[in-house]
Amino acid sequence: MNTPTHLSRPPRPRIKDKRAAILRAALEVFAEGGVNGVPIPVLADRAGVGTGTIYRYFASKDALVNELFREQRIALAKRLFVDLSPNAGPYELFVEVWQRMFDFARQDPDAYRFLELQDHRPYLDDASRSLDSKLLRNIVMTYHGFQVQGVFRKDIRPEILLSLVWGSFVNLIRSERDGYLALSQADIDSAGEACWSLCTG
Amino acid sequence: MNTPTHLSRPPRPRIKDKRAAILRAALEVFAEGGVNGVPIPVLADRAGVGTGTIYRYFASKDALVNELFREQRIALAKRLFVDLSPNAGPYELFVEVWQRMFDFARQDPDAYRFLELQDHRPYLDDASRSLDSKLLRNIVMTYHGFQVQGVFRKDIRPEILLSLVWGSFVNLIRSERDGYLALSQADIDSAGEACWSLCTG
Amino acid sequence: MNTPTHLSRPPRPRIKDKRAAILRAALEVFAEGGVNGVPIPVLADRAGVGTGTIYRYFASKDALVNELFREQRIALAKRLFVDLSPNAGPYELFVEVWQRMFDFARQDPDAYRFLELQDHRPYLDDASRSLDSKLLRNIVMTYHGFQVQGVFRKDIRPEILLSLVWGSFVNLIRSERDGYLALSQADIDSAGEACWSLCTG
Amino acid sequence: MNTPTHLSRPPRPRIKDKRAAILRAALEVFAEGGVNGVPIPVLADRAGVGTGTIYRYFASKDALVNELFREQRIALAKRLFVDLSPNAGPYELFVEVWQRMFDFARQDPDAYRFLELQDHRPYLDDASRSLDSKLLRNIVMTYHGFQVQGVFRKDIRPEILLSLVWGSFVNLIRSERDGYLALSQADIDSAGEACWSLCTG
DNA sequence: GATGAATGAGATTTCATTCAT
DNA sequence: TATGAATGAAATCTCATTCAT
Repeated sequence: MNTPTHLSRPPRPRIKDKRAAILRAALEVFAEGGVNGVPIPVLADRAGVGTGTIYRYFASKDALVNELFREQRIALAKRLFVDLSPNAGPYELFVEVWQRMFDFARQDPDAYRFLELQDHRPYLDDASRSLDSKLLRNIVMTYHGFQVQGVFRKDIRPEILLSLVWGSFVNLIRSERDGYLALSQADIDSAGEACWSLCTG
Repeated sequence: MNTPTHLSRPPRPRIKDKRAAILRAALEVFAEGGVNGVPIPVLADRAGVGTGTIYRYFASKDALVNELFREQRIALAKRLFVDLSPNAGPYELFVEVWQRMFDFARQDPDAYRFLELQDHRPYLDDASRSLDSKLLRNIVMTYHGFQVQGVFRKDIRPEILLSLVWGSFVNLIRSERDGYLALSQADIDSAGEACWSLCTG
Repeated sequence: MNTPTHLSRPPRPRIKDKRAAILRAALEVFAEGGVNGVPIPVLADRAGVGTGTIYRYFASKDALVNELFREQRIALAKRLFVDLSPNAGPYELFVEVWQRMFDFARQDPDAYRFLELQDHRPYLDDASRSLDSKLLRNIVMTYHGFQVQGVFRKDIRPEILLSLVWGSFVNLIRSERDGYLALSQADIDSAGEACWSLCTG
Repeated sequence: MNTPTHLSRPPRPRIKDKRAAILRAALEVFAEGGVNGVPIPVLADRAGVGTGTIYRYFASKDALVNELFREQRIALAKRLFVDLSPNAGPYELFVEVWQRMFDFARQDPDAYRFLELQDHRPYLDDASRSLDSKLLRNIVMTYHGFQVQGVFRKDIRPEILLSLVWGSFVNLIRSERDGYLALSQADIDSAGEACWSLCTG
């Protein structure tokens, strides 16, 4: 607490890509404490770099948060939609994506938690926002395709259907995180099936 | 800790006024800027009181946030569930509550926004949390009743059904707030109907 | 005439001399918490008066402290020197005063503690200081008289002798208060006798 | 080459050991204004550092005061008791220490004044208190030794004798500080001799 | 006169950012 | 290039004092 003695500190591990290290550390500590709750020195410590180094790679905390947000949004989009079976029918697709959503939240809870944080909202700039809506548009178009195919109900706009399904997912995860629920795989499956029936009418 | 109640003294209207003014102003500024984003002097300014006055009525910012949270949670519960028609069937009930949810979000956007804020989570104490789960339990029991009546599907636990419906609602409002959607009354109605179908299977 | 609030208010004890009540309460709370450690509302509460009432009787906290200091200094002087036996010899006088010092510290610990407080020093004004030195001067003259009578050693100025004796007393009490000592009556007696021998050489 | 900004910058003197600078400045300003009377920014200014820098070296104002207290208590003990002549008899020892007490108060008046402050008492933690009594115990044992040797009177406990002598010293310095006395070297010598006679009986 | 709610200046402490090394 | 000690603006909270009732 008192003298910051250099001697007692453990040797700093060699880091090849400091930028990546900072971003990964940011994900961890922000997921834990929220963006507002984590001072830069704490983040630097976790990343194994000096405080000043953060500012060699990012112009400000804001910039770092935005960078991280965009990176993770894109990573999420990839996890959800890349390598989907081209022959799969709508239901198989829907179920596959639903499952991937939960896999993501379970396997990379820091990334998921960070994306769902609200307290970075004032930090988000236009670039981050427009990326967000671009990704959404793709999914909305798929939903629209399902409507054209006669699979999804047509009396509700596709972006509304998507909002309902996404909200259901988000709230399931949140309820589990808050301790109101515990979700088995069977729960996830039947919840996905229920969302499907919501879309098909 | 909060109201300086001198034993059994009847509350003086002047006191209630400032206290209420502070709470209402807090709702406004927190909804706008988040709990972390609003310094006490700004809140005091909006409430039309001095900085120190806040601390006459609330022991700390934490205490104020918790008080506000509980107050609004209870107000929300009242708005959603009080004076429901006793003769209404399950569907009418469901639709009525669904409509009330949107009415609340529309008519008192500050209160709704504040309740949905995530950045007050670290502020919430046990009393606030337990209130939260108590309110939830009531709704879950209603859902369970619908299952027993054979109205809702029984293969999904009622708390999961509720989580899906609530998440759908929250995300619709959030999407609209973020500018991704604009919801007409017809949209709200059909979305409600879709959530109903999700519950009935 | 009849304010209805009187009925519901906690019964405030009738106070004839609010000024005296304030001073006595000040002695208590300052002795307990130091001058800096006690907010005016706490003092008002203890005195059984309203906060504002303090300022009807004293211009400021400073003024109150000074008033209290002078009052207690005078009271102390009276306790120590009034009604001393006119026929008593120097030793009897010395022992009597020594005993009265301890009686004062034991019987009115709040007053003694307050007088010994250091943290009111910045508060003390010229009037308080000059009173202090006027009282001292009287005792110094008595010591000088003892020297002239050949009772006290003459190679040390009387004010120095007094300073030694008074310091011994103060530190005995302080040591006891801090838990380093416990003083029996025999201890007090022999300590007084030792101080006497210090003065006589 | 020559950056003209150097000239316009606030000319802050270079400080090698900021921690030491802070402690020394604290001694100065606390001695002057008391612990309660000095805000951290004032202390920082005097130390020639920024406000925040204080908190790099000390967890809180409390911690700083305690650190300073212990540091100075130890320094005082060293000044009083280190390198005492091993061949000196009891009287020479007593006189030497008595002289050192006054040297300390004269040569480092800030340190002496700080140690005598009462308003840091609420700040002191257990570590500081136990250090205090440990130091005392050593001196008490020396006094006890003198009693065993037949030099000091045995009818008074050694801790009481010490309390009398220490109180005499403290009050002499205080009287001088408050302007009631001016002490020549001869005064100090004879006062010391008087205290010796107090101990020997 | 008496009150105590209200005030805001000022205290302690935090943390995003800079810059000398 | 990398660092982390240093910074000071800004946040939370306190309390001597005022003034409407």
